[in-house]
Amino acid sequence: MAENFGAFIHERREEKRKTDRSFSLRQVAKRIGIEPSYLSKLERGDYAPLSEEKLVLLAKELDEDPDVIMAMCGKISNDLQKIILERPRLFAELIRNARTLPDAAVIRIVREVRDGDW
Amino acid sequence: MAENFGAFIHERREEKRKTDRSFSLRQVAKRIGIEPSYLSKLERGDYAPLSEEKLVLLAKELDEDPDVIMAMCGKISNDLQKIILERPRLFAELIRNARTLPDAAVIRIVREVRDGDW
DNA sequence: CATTATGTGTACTATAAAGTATACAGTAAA
DNA sequence: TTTACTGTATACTTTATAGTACACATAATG
Repeated sequence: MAENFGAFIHERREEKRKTDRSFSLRQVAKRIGIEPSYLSKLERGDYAPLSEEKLVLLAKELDEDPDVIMAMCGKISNDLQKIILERPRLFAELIRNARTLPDAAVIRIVREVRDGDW
Repeated sequence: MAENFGAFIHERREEKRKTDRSFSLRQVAKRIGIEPSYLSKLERGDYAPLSEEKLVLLAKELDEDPDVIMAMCGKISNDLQKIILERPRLFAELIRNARTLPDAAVIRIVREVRDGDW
């Protein structure tokens, strides 16, 4: 878990709360299915691991990208893992080679892959 | 851990043993730094988790690709994880889009990325 | 004013990960 | 033939993961 994760989700929740009273810590905790004390711990940056399932629910509550929220906790979603694990050599090479590419270049590749010019 | 992992490393070890007497279970276990009983467990397919560090050493012993060996155990190497976690949105998209591409197409991308036509 | 809701501190729990230690029986080598 | 080496079965350990349960003090609301 990144040390800024707690502060981040706290801030996002408070922000949403300004327009929606139901974004109290307790109510959000209830909706994502964890104890309020645990969410409190998370928000205050006490280390507390959260499962992929809960992290995705939390991301949805806060209108954030689940992959980014999970990355803040050092996690890669299971569906991505499965894709890589099916063809480990291929994807290992792809990822390692793309490491140093600037964002723009990766985006270009993504676009071309998606548009199927292959 | 894939259920065929144990059988696979057992077979590879026995194969190497044909030409090199030092590939007994005990000696290999000693070289990679685990108890023989633990390697025995692994080879017989008893579920037993092995750390990335040991898996890499094992792969080297058996002249196999560490990424493939790790994939058989459902693991993705830490260096790959770090690359993804630094730019989660970007790599999530890249990987999900590459999911359905045939090997040949991915290889082509890898090559073009490596050769820096970007 | 009573009660309901809010965040938090403390203690506890169950399961998985990643192993070690030891004793044992069978095989190979000196 | 004793010594050394082989694989294996059983029991134990430590640390991390993913939380729950409950009591408490404070703030807001009927």
